[in-house]
Amino acid sequence: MTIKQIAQQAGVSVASVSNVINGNYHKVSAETRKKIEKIISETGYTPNAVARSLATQESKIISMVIPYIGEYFSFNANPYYSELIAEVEKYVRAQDYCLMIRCVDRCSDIVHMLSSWNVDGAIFAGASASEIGDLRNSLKCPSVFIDSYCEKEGVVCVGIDDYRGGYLSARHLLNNGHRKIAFAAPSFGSEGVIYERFRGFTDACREYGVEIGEKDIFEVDAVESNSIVAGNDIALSAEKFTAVGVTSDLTACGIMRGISQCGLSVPKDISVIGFDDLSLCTISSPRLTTISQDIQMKARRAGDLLFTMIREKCELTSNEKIAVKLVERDSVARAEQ
Amino acid sequence: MTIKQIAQQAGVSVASVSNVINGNYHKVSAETRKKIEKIISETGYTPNAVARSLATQESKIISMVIPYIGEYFSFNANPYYSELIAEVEKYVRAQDYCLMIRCVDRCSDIVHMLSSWNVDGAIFAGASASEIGDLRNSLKCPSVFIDSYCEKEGVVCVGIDDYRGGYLSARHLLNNGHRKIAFAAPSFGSEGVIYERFRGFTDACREYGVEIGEKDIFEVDAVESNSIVAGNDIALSAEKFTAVGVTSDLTACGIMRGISQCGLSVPKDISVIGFDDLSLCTISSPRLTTISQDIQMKARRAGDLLFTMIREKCELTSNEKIAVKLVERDSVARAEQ
DNA sequence: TGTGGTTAGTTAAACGATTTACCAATCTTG
DNA sequence: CAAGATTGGTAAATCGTTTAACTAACCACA
Repeated sequence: MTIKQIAQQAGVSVASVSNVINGNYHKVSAETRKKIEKIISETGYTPNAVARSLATQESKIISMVIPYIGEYFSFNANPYYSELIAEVEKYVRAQDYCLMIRCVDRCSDIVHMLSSWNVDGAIFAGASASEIGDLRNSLKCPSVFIDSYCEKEGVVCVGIDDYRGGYLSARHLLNNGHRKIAFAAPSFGSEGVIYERFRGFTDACREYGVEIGEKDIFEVDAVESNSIVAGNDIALSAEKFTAVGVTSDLTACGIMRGISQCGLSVPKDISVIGFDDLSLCTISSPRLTTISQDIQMKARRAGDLLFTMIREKCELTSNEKIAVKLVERDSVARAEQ
Repeated sequence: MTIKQIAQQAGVSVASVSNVINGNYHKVSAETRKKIEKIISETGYTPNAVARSLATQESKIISMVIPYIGEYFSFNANPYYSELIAEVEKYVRAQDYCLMIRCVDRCSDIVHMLSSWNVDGAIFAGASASEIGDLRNSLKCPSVFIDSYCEKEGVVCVGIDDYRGGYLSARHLLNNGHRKIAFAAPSFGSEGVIYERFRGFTDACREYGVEIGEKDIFEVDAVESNSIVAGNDIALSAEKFTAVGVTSDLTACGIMRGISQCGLSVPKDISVIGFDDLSLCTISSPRLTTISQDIQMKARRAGDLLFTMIREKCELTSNEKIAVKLVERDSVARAEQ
């Protein structure tokens, strides 16, 4: 079923049909409009999106680009990503756009696909500042970067207040009397989400006269077995930690398990605080105390900014940081004197 | 950058450029082929997918259609879906196709979008037999249905051996001496994944002379608070259950929490067995004994069948059931005498 | 030498929409 | 009533590809 056939059946030109489809009602009389609409609804005709896209150079497609590392898909390894994708999908669908999803090694892998499909906008998760720099030259469509730190003119980032999150996390442990504190995170450089959480964490510690040194930092990625090993290490460390701050809930759960394996109890012997507030926090045992981030808000702000750029055809520069908060559950206890 | 410009620069016709792009090398001499390829790589030209799709009536797009109920996205509420999506994305990308994702109320919501984008194939998750029936008339592209039970000619289903899973689940409890057994599942009719698991479960019980009656069945959806309530109900029931079989790991975790809340211990007082074998099984406490399904295999088989239909331009009828197996962890113990 | 078969290439018609430019009829208005 | 504006509509170009049909040159062979 094509627009041509509709036009034929209605005895009008394709231009008229196109006009009623696109709501250019001032160009067509009420009478012919009725006639055309009748036939459209009778036949169940829908305009072909591909042809439309070719003609308009737009597509009503938004692409979401997710990093993955080695074997592990971020959104498989870490439920944070699936919650994020779910929220983005919801937003995009509400705008009557389609969502294309793609995992990539390097963000630049995607630029051809984006222009090739006339993609109207892209949302990148977890791109580094340098990747964004490379992207800026090649990328044609409006984009927003979730969980990135980048101050460049013309780039839109949406994230959370990671520094504050790290700070609140440590302060909660300190307020509970802990002084022997470990920090567990994936490897990080001197920028980005994890680095900011680390800065906040150490700054809070310093305020209480506690220094986080190299021996207090445990490097651990999202792979579950690795986080269990980290839990073992923390439990058995000569440092006799009474608490550990972790940069993701998933890892925190693994660490709790690793600690239990060594015969110590959470939170009685060692307190654990996570980050993200995923739904698994209430499933774990003990339920995980954590820093809560509002994933839905993140997706919504990213969507708002993206669609502003698309609709107003403008460039924006933004670095939104959404507030975080402490959610107390059962994995942090007062340190024994 | 268009094919026209490439042709101009190379001093040949667009047809020749098109032929080298598409590997119709017999139609172009080695010499001009070199010339064209040189210019293509110099300019970094990529053919426009939209125009190509319009011309070929294909798109290299696969669509994945996910059900959601009310507020809850399946793949948000249940990590099973995100693992499935991750595997499908991987498969589709390996074939050099794009993946469009869409959550729907009713499967029929998607047919317009599929034809409008010339989508080459679709993967539906969790569609009911009647929905598939409706779809068959309107659907233009090859499709495979994951987790559906449908015997109709020309429909391709890929699932797991749910009956066997239910059977193994109950048998494991029975072999551990349990006789007061509860069954927790979302509401189900007389067909589909949950019903099959139920059949297997009750059949095994019957072999041991145990009847699962209405008072032994607890209806519970994926919402976490509901599963905790179910856990409470099971713990406090006058039936004095010593074990419960659950049709999803996520719900099983909530039920374990609900049981603990009532002061009972898993598995000491009540054993719990899940279904799916998601990664969260190893972070729950106790680690969840469950029926393991191979999600990667499921995605791969679905992909294989789908791409066979796409490439061979043929219709298939299939009802593959992938084997499941019991994975013993710590949430099932022997019943006390 | 005429016929037929390759080979290498071009031209132009699709694909299914949008949109600009144009036209004819009718209405306003001084 | 003539000029101009408005209304309702059409024809045709365009978007960037693929591909069928065609051509011209060359070669082989009876």
